[in-house]
Amino acid sequence: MKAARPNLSELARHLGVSIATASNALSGKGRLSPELAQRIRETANQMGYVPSQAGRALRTGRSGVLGLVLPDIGNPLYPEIAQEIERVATGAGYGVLIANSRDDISAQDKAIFQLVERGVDGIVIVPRRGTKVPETRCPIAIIDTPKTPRNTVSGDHFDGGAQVARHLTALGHTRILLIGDDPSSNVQNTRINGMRSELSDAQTVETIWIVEIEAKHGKGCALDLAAWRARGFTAFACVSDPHALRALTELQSAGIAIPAEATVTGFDNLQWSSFISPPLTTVKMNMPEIARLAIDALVTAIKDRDASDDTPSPPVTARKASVPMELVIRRSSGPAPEAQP
Amino acid sequence: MKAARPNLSELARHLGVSIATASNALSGKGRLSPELAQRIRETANQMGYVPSQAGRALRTGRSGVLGLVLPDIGNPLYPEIAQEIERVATGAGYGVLIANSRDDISAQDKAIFQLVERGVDGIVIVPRRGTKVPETRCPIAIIDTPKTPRNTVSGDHFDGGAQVARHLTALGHTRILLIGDDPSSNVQNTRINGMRSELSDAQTVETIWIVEIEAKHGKGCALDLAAWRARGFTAFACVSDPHALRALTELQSAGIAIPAEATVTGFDNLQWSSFISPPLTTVKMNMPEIARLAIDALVTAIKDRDASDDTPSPPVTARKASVPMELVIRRSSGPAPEAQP
DNA sequence: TAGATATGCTTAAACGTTTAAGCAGCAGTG
DNA sequence: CACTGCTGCTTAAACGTTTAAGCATATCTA
Repeated sequence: MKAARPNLSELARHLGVSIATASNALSGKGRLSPELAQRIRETANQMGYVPSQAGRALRTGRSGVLGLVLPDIGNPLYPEIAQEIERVATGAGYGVLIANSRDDISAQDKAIFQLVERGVDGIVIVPRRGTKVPETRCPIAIIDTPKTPRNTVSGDHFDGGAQVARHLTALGHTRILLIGDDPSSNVQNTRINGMRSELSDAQTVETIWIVEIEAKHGKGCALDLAAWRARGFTAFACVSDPHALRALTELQSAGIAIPAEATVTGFDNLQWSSFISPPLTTVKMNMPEIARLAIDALVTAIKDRDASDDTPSPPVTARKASVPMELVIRRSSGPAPEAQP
Repeated sequence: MKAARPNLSELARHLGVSIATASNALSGKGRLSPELAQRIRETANQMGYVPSQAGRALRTGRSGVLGLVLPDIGNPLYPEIAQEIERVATGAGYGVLIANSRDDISAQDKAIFQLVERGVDGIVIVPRRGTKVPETRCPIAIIDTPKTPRNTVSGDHFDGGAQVARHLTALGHTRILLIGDDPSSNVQNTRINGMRSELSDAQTVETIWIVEIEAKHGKGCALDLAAWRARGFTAFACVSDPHALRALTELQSAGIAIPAEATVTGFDNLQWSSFISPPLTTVKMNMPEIARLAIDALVTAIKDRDASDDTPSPPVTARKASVPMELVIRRSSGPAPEAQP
């Protein structure tokens, strides 16, 4: 018994037409009578014909697959990107091959090379902080920050920071602690700069970087936020939700009430941020839009590349390089307390 | 200027040998002299020869790609699975194509079909709760719970629960609240059952399901844990870290000190669980091992399938169906308080 | 020394698709 | 009626790889 999937020639033989005619009917390309085309499509369906990607890829030189390189899939920041990229790519008829650069600086280049080797038509990459993305003949869309060289599209991290700062200012906070993780991250720096840009000289603003503190006191150490609170700092603006979570629980554990005695804000609107107590004020990226722009740009670049066959693919540019972010105000932020304790 | 990647025939012509010889040299299969083989490999390297996956796939019928179907990539539980699957698959020479079943019950089947259509050699699936995985000619490895039909490998959720229960008992807790999200989840039920199995009749044990509470009071509503605490419940054992986080912050917000006045435990050891205050006591899955067993089993099934060409692929079974979990004791769990407040 | 066997390579076919080119038949044109 | 052009289909080549089969030449065996 042969129940194996039929191929084009079996389908054609079954119908008594040539292979080319069958192919044309299914792709709607050549010249043939509407009736025959219709009949071919119907029997194709009925016979359960599924075109072989391998055959098609070999002939057309296109695999219909995009690569996605993420610095660290385990990091809660990236799954949402992956999710949206997958959604949009699937909608555009592409599959998504994932690769992990494992936060290893050389692994990123290796991951890209492996994807190219697998024959992907294009690559979306969220670069590891502070690395150069190699030039290839394969189009690469980069999602980082507007200032990153060859960046394709990204959230407007700067304006996101500005929105947080305005929110804190409106709440009357005058002594504000900015909490970042790693100063070598483009994204984090842009967010911090955005916040600073909207804070006036009348306000006191300090920045701490978690990696620096952990370098001294070990991973997962306390950030000593209660001491900052004692010095009159009432707002703790973090560069990402996990850090906000760390700050929030540390303050709560120290008996400091949120938001009555201190305000905490984050970035990225991670799934759990609305379920904790108090729910976290944060900034939400428009991921669906970012993914759409990135994939659109990439697909366009792939189509264009056929025409000119020059070796290095030019930078992939989107119709819009920067997508607005949205401040989501929840209960972890509140008016600055009147008196310092 | 043609800098396009050379193919086998160009490489062969350059060396003055036949295509078959070049192929044999690179794959190490046919009969040929070691010297020539060496020379071919060297010039291949030097010319930057990269074999075409499309050509190879067409000839061998194998794409070298596995599919990975996850219920919801945005859910913090799955990235770690994805990460490990990707790592192990890459090590075994496979690429990983991701698909999202979007927690949509029909999308899962569609995702599987699309992957098969793309020509994947096998599929790893973490099934959406309570769904049947369709039978295909393409081998499918399932990661869920030991009792799930056709399950390939999974963590020993039952024993994980048992470990939590023993830990709580050892700490002297007598009134324990089990917090689950959705009773239709195999994984969550097994964890709950595991916990109950090690709690004696002398202890008071209740279970609440978040979806049921939210159905009444809306998404993100309070779980009223302070009231449970007032009724003398001192331990809150959650079925996953995000729920533990929700419980922990809710209790802290209500002014209940962790772990002095209440103990909270989770499952899954998510990245942030060690950075919050207090760090979360949780149960860690051995994901690297689970991924290894799943991919091993899948790859074996793929190799075996060639021999017998019967239509539905038999269930993929691993050498070990269940992988032990490890209790990670941190500071969110402590001795039961002496007196009830 | 004849025959068998092993060695080192080549020839050629096959995988399933797309697509340029070709070829009848037929309608319209001058 | 000869010529052109369109329509509807077929023929055949090509994409790049793997691999079975073939074929000399060299080595061993009796």
